[in-house]
Amino acid sequence: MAPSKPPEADSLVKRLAGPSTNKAGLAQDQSEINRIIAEASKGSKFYENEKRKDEELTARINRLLEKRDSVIKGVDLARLEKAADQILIDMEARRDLTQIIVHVDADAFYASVEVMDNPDLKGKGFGVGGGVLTTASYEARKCGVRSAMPMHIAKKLYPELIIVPCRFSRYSEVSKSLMSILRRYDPTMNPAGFDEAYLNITQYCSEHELGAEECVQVIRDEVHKETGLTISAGIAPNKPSGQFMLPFDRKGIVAFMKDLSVRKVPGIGRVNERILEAIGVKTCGDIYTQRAVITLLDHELGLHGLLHAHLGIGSNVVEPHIREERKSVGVERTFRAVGDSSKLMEILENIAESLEEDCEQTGWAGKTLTLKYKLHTYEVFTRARSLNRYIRSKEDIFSIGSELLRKELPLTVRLLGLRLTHLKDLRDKGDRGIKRFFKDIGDQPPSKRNRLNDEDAPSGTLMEDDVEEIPMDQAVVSANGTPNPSPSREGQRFSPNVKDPPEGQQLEGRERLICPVCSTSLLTDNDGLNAHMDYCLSRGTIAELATLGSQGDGPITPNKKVPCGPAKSRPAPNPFLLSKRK
DNA sequence: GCGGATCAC
DNA sequence: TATGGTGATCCGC
Repeated sequence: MAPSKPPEADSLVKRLAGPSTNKAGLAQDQSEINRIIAEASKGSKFYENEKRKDEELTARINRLLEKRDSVIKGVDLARLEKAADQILIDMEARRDLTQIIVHVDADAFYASVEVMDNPDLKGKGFGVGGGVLTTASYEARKCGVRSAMPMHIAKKLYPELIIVPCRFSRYSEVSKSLMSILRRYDPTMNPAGFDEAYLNITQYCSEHELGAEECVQVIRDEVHKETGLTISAGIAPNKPSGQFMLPFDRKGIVAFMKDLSVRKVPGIGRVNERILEAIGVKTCGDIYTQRAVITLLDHELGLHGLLHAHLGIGSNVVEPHIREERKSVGVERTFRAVGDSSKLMEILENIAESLEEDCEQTGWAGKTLTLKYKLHTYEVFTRARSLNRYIRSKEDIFSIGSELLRKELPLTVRLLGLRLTHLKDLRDKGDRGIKRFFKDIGDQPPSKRNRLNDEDAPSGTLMEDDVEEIPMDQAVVSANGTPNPSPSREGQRFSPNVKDPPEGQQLEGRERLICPVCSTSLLTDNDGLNAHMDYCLSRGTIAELATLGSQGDGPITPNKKVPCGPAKSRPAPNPFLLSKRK
């Protein structure tokens, strides 16, 4: 027998290829590409760090397997399977197939915008970005060029690669027109980054007597006509530059999920993919086969989340981004490794200044300051300090931040960052404008989050991720929108398509009311209507603000948003998270 | 509350 | 000549 390669070799090669490789299905020979990337990376500090992380993960997986083998002894697996089957039945009973949720995603967004602005780029292999690519054109992707790939490696894969600089402000402009079109079809549309959004078109379809696919075709045509962008839409999962609808029945959905890689499930990234692979789960169909073992390792793997994935149940709640839900604001910068302490302090001071500007612009102050640093070896550390007051000035930020850094010196680092958390909304005090009338509405703290509830609350960020195929993600198929805080109980009756009201919610006092702002019909009471109007109005205000640019004393901001209808809690966004634990 | 890890975009 | 930035969540302590 020839000696076999160390077990981590393959996973390391794959890891080096970057986070988005597995999602992008264009390249013909991924393993050859991965080999080139690994070759080009070899010997660098980055490579050494990836190797270390890969080995740590291997060790973690081995510990998990040991635990599985010890805990499985004498266990009646058939019994565990039956218990899991009962949970699946309960989940099916709660599944809501009535909502038409659409996920739209612009095809190679940044690259498309660049081609529109400079037609010479059409058909050429190019990358957008600087030292690290933010995105790549389709031609470049065919050769393995990916986002988050360093330029020098991309050029090995594609020697004629053209590099065009990133122009965020331009992408932001185009994004705004895209989003405003989408909003016509669902005013509560939820943008997920510059180029992506979730829509609930149920109401639009019924009011305009349109079928789902028909409606989405209209949306796509309209976007193309008005912005020049081509977009993909999943009324379910989808393919590039097309649209795809999943059947709206249980069997069809589960059949579709069967061969879908678990990597496509939101919350399952490269690490969790490897962990699941180790217990024999590569696809959502495998989740069912391995349900007994998953039950045994529930704490580490999250049985409920995985069973939901198997059934293809995700969130069907689409809500707009809410300013109040911001949890942190931060700035970080990467630079060539620096060991000189006073130089580091200088950099930190610049970062503190940027953070002050961000706080100023967004209207936040924070009570906890976290310093982040990455050593020249790529190891990352954080150090935090909580204060008894809210800060946002450069002076305060730098004085606390430099103190945190000073305690760590001497260091040789390639990244420094500062982040404020435990925020206070500085715009939240004005007894002016609309807010005065809605002051006490929606003031309750967010309901307790429950990790077993499937829900997503993506928030806008800045970078494009150039996955080619839109993952079978969050909102694809309708799920039961009623987060049920109690873990599955026995004896749940099977009642398809019936949506239970959330527990503890009374429907008394609610009636059909028409919102005077957006004309939406709401099942709610007076307070609910007021809260809804607050939100409606504030969204308009925010939109105006955004177009006008920042205006010193920010006028009106919404209070905590309360959705219309029976109040929905907003459960944990990441139901599939696999816990670690030694 | 802190620090590490993971994930999405 | 050499691997990003912002924000969020969860776990163990």
